[in-house]
Amino acid sequence: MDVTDIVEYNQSLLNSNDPSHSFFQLDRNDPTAGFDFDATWLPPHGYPSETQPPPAILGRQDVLTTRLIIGSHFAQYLRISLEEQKGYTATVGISTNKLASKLVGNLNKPRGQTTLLPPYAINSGYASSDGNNTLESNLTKFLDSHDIGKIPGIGFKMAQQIRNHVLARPPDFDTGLIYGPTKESVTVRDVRLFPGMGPETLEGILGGPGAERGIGGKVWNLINGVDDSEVQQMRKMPYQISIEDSYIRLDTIPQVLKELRMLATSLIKRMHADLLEDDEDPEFENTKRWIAYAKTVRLSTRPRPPLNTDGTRTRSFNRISRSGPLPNFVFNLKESIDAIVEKLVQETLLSMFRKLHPQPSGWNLSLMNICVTNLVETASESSSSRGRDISKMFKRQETVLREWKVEDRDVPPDPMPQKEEPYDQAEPSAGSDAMESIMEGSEDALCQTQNTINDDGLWEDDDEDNEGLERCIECGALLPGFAMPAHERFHSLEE
DNA sequence: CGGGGAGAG
DNA sequence: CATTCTCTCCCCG
Repeated sequence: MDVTDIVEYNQSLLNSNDPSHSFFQLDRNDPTAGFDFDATWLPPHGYPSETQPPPAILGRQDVLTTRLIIGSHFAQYLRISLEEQKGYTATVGISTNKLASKLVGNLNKPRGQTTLLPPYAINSGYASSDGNNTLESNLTKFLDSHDIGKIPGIGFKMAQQIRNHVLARPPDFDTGLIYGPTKESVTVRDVRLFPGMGPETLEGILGGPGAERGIGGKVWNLINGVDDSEVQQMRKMPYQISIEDSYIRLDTIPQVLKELRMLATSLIKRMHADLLEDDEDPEFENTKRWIAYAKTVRLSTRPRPPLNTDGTRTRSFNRISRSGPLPNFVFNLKESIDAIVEKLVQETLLSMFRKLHPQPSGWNLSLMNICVTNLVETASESSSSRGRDISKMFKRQETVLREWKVEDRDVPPDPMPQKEEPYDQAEPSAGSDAMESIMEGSEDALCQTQNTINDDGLWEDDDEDNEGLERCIECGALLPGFAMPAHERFHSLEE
């Protein structure tokens, strides 16, 4: 077996119409799992370009497949690095846009990854050279199997509206489509193929005052696998920080005052935890400084809907709110939290509450929320602090959570807690047949070469723009770290 | 910008 | 497993 054979094998596997091959899962125990020794010849971020044509061997794979293979290796590298260096497990989906990647990332949980294989042809698929054999888009097949409400961006309300439209009348009217007389789960396929369905129809269903502009076209794109939304850089500061609590019964001013004090206390502590930083100034020791101030405070309540005349309950999730400037004394570090809270409640929150509920009684709240927003960062070191402060965020979250957790089992000195969800039932709606990973294997570690080669890990706290490239000892090629194992496999195979 | 609806985790 | 809590994005006036 030589390189060509393996490429042929991969090629047939990747292009197979067999649904069980529609997805693949990288398995570090499977020596062929890489598929792709050759993919390592591509530039680090890139795809074959005019200036840097890929080696001939790559011509056997279409560009899309190559990109997906690279993505799979990168994902594998990230997951293993994350687990080895930080102890967190992760599940990854690899595809060509956020929508498809997110959905395919629901498979092989936990601690796995899945790549949605081509063909991705969106409209009509394409005819292969040996006849009019049309390959159906694997992306469409995958999407079609989902319940309409499972599509990210289609939430409870829109899903319900779409379902109402599709189920309104039986689809046997003028088309010969015989589906179950009354089916309860409306899939993406049901919607996509519904008579007259299209962006305009969806706009009619979902549009209206308050609806997102162009929502019909957007949803139509989504159910056709089209998603041009960009991956956003993580922000260092959130837009708002809020604390809320829900209540069975909250209908008197004294109760409200008490709860406002509780919430405000939590919020001030949150602000201290999240917005306060150890001052780096060596002159003064143990001083803190605000890395951001909030300009606005908002009080929201959710009134319990009174009660219908016939005694039925009208479920309402609606919140009402009032906002205003956040007084500066909340940032005074000399003052005690209790004193700050009391002033805030009396001077600010109470009057907001009276705007929301002018009557001294007659209301009953199921929720109250206090939020500080309009965060402005103080003149910071403007460090190149990109989004990559995940570990700090986790730590901060832990300490905050610990403070407010009533029952808090002792945390062992174990450096990293495992936060993976313990269960994930196989989605019944998600076309489980096609979802089987094609590779099984024991869970021993096989290729752990990254560490020896790559001394400075991805998450070294102080890595500052290392090129991230490594040189192959064998041939001297410069490669991104994640590609090195596959590249070594290439050398071992080329004889 | 303030108030609110919808949605993601 | 469902509910609660936190946060984001968007529309409208």
